[in-house]
Amino acid sequence: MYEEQAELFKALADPVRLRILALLRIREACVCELAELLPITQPAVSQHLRKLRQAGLVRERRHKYWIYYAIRSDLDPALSALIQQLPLATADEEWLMTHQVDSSCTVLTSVMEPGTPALASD
Amino acid sequence: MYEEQAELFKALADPVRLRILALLRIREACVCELAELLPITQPAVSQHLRKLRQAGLVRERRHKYWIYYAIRSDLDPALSALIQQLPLATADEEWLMTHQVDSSCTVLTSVMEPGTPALASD
DNA sequence: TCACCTAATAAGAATATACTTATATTCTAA
DNA sequence: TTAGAATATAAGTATATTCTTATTAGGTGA
Repeated sequence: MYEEQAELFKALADPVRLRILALLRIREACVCELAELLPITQPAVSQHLRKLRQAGLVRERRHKYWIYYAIRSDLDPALSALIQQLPLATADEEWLMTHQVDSSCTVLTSVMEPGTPALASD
Repeated sequence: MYEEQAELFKALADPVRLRILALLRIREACVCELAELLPITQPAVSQHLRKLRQAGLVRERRHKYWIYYAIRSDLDPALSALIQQLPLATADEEWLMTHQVDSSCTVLTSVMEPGTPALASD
């Protein structure tokens, strides 16, 4: 009886996914943008996005090379309110507002230097 | 930044705890009542209640032999709305409305017959 | 005080989760 | 059609979760 509801909360029960949701509140973003912003690899981002999608929290749309993820607009109002209340670091908000993915996500293909993650955890 | 929020959702990310919250919406209940209603042992119930308490979702109060747990009344409105929306089996609601713990929780001390849980899962 | 009752904790096992690297898939655009 | 880019999946490992049984802790009331 509660399995389905629990799955929804499980999707929310991870700090990385909460940060992703807070980020997507600013604007939709593609996987490579999230992989650059977050301190985890692209496959890990994909796995988180799959959980969010399976829980019905985000939708995806393809544009050119990229798949953009966004928060679904038809969420339960109480759930939507909780997501709206999530905090978001100023740096994260600014990154999304100042970046545009239109040439390439080169960060993905290059090897990250151990000591200098692009914009790791805050 | 999201660890604390994630802890809250982790507390909600389990079907047994969601059922406990739905039950406590009807009235406060002691550990032995929940242990009788749920298909798990008393220590397991205690462990779930600890998680709910650590997440700030429930409070406890002692009365005679028993410790009664209840949903906290000062929850965030959006969170409270989500809990209010949880389904609850009619049988569960009726059990809480027709039972009273005032003599003893004998079920706890006796050994449960393998095939006949008191009011196991629905 | 002390026997009794309820609830909490400890320890350990089975399962689930979240990450990594390596590889496969899917779409774009020349 | 095909090379290349972005994303998804596979496999494996480390950690976290949830249950059990056994035991301890703590409050009640004669």
